[in-house]
Amino acid sequence: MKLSTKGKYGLYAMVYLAQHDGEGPQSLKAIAELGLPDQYLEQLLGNLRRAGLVKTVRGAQGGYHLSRSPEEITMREIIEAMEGPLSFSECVGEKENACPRGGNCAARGVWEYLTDRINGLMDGITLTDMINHDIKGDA
Amino acid sequence: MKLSTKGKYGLYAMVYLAQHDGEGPQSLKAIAELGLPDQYLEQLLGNLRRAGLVKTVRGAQGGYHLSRSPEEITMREIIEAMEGPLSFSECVGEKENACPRGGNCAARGVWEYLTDRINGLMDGITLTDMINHDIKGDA
DNA sequence: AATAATTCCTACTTTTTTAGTCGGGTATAT
DNA sequence: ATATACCCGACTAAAAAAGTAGGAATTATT
Repeated sequence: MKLSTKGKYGLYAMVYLAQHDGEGPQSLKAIAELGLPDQYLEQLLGNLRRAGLVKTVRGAQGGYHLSRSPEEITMREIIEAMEGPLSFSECVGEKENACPRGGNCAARGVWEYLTDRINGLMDGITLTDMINHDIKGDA
Repeated sequence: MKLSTKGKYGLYAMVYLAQHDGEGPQSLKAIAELGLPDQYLEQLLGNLRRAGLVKTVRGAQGGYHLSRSPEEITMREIIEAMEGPLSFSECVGEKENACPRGGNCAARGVWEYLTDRINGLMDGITLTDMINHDIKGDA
């Protein structure tokens, strides 16, 4: 179980934009200096834009900026924009009847439980938390 | 972010074995009746065996059984046996110096935090919990 | 008005991972 | 002996992820 580079790159880009929030639009080229392949990153920023997380300014001196303030953008929104909603098994979300093991499969409750919890964890982390290294330790 | 079928099949197989715990070895064929491709499942059971989670009896009337009691086997062990340890970024586990963004990357804390938390969730779920549908609700 | 900077879009290619198959070998109950 | 069942490594196919390419549209600057 791991995160794709898509998710990671998207998050890195968003962190960059958060760190430069209020400084005007940041160009793709500038963001890519984090060490990300720029043409690929361009696609990913497209996803973030379509998800409403960033806004763009086209033309010379244009670039990308956050569409909301960093404390209002959560890790979950970013990851979902990049990879779609977290899903451990198809039988949990939409197509609930897709399970060959029928309705009361022992695993089903686990998928729901984990999905909810992990989403909850990611809901609790904002860009501000990230740039402040302000992730609550263990509890 | 999702779980591979490997992880899912492995878990289904383990649940099956837990449900038939104490009934003697269960054959591959019996387990595969859950609707899993049997030759593929065979490989996966090999992983579970090598991870020490199941034992096998070879020869006629042979099959697979749990190597410990179901309440001592956690979801994390099963998933790790199938997919390797949870990893959101290479920079967290072994190769900590692999990060082009250097030591104090803003994302790093998040990877560690999430990894720990999700592992903790999975540590808290045993096979017994699963077959009893005994997953603690929200807390 | 021309130019350069910069995002936008769609399609393509390559690489990696996942999923599944095959065939022969080994152990053991009957 | 024989049939049942696990063991093992190699192979293949399909899908997803990662990355590349090139041109169109937009706008600041000169």
